[in-house]
Amino acid sequence: MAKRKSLKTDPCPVARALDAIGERWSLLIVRDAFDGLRRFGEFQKSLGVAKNILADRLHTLVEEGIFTIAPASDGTAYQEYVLTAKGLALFPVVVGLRQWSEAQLFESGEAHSTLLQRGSGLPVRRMDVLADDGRVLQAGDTVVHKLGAP
Amino acid sequence: MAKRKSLKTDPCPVARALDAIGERWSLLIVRDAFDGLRRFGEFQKSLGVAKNILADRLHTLVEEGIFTIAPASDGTAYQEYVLTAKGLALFPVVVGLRQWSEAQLFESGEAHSTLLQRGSGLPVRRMDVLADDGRVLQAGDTVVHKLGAP
DNA sequence: TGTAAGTGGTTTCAAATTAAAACCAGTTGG
DNA sequence: CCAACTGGTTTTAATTTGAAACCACTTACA
Repeated sequence: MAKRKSLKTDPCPVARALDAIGERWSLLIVRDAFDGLRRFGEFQKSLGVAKNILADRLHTLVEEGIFTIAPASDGTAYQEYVLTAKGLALFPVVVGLRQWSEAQLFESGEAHSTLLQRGSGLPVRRMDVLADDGRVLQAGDTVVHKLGAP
Repeated sequence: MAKRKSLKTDPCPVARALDAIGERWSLLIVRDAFDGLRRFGEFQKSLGVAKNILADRLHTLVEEGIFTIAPASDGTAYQEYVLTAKGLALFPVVVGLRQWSEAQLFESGEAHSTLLQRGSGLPVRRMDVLADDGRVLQAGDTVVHKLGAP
């Protein structure tokens, strides 16, 4: 079982997020789920991860409410792992990682997969942090206000 | 030293990104750096991580070009770890994680830190994946096109 | 200038985690 | 009915982590 010094009560949202999904395989499983994978065997083949680790991660993700177990959609008695609303809400996180990686980790000209809008086939826009008025913010343009709701 | 089965050559940008920064401490170090931390001791105190682990992670992050080592800005002979452009580009990723966490991992009413625009003091906008025409895209509205640049 | 405290580590060693492989029970296809 | 497939669990070894002790160099200060 996976157990760590719990950041689950940490008041920093980033720490709490990483406690939930900041682990070698979790976001790769989520990425595969966004690509349509649902079955244990599909994830296992796609990731090449050991089965005990995959089983543990999937169960943890289900416990956390990121995946849910559903009966297989093909009518067999097997089950499927499906993203919940909470899991689907990770989409911008995965896309943010993808865009950072594409811009910073690939040589120009090096082949990589791209995220396109279904239908138009156009690439999606670059994600930016925006101010209330819509202007792009850099890290230095922001401050963390500790302990919200005053 | 940290060594893993290298995803560094994986054509999936998400996998490559997670190979670079998908690890228990890396993004927390980056988050602290966005909060202005620069010195080894500052990171160590903030994170409570063992010093050998912190040293290893910082060196790895420097190797990866996410941090750079600079002479201490206070005139002493010590050094500082400063985000490079590559590291600064992680800002949307960290903010994305923060927003997902705030929305999904905190009870309504539960206290947490918030990200504000410096100056106006207004919260930053929610990050979304946008189509070329500016409309918000959900995961299902997109497709991954394997192996780019045709 | 001498010395105590602070900084930024490295080393050592035990504990926890991960991974590979073997195994296994229930399901399915033929 | 039986062979193969699915979705695991168990076992065991290797790797990683973390706590603590240790250490060299720097700084502050009397």
